[in-house]
Amino acid sequence: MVRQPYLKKGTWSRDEDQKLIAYIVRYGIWNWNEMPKHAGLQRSGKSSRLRWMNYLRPNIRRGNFTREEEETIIRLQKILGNRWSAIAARLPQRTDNDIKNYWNTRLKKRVISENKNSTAATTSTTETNSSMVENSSDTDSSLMLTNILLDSPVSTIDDLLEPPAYSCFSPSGSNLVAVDDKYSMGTDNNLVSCWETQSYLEQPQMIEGLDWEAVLPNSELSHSHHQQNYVPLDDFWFNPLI
DNA sequence: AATAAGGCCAACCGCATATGT
DNA sequence: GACATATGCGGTTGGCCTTAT
Repeated sequence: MVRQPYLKKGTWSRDEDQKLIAYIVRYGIWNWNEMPKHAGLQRSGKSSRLRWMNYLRPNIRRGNFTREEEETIIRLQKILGNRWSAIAARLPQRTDNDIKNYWNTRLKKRVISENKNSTAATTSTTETNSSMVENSSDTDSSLMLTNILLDSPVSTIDDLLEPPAYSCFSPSGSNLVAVDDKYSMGTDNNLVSCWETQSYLEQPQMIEGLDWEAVLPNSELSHSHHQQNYVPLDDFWFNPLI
């Protein structure tokens, strides 16, 4: 019987983050199950992937959802339900986990209370709208509703699930690269796609001399609680020369 | 000052789906 | 087509922090 190597769980340390970033920057993403071993991590591929996707990958915005983002989440949740990845695809800098957490801890309560408050007041308006929807097929009506809510035409429900052309900044911070990727490709591939358009081999040098103390999420800077505006890697990805 | 309660969020778990053989 | 493996997704949990008492 093959003994499973010890796999660490729980919060990621700064050192682990550093190892994972350094490895991905150098070798890219190729196999989540194998990568952690080669990166010197005692973590499962699943845990590593999650850490990367939700926290370490470039171009992630954290905390402080704007009013517009809140409205978008509320609208899309109404239309799509708890399809967080589909919702996140419409908010490219947000992770599905972040959106899910934000919804569960704040927006859901707000929506429920607003619905309670507005139920009595909007009965007549709602009746008008619902009769409009009822007169068409289910698909048509939901699309109509979608168009109204999103202020942009959606011809099919697939259009809604299809994210806008994915765009990202190259690690060098010099070029904005638009990548027209299929949602099913996943963000892992998007990342590689973005980097491939750059001089990918330059990446290893880029991280040398990087001030990890300032960059990594577990640094003292980011540890001061509720420093939600601080985006751990933005400085690095957007302007590595800072 | 102590501690209980609640909020928040990172991370885990289990299941579904995609991909490779 | 069947099976194995990898990846993606959403629900849930555990622990830290803040606030109230």
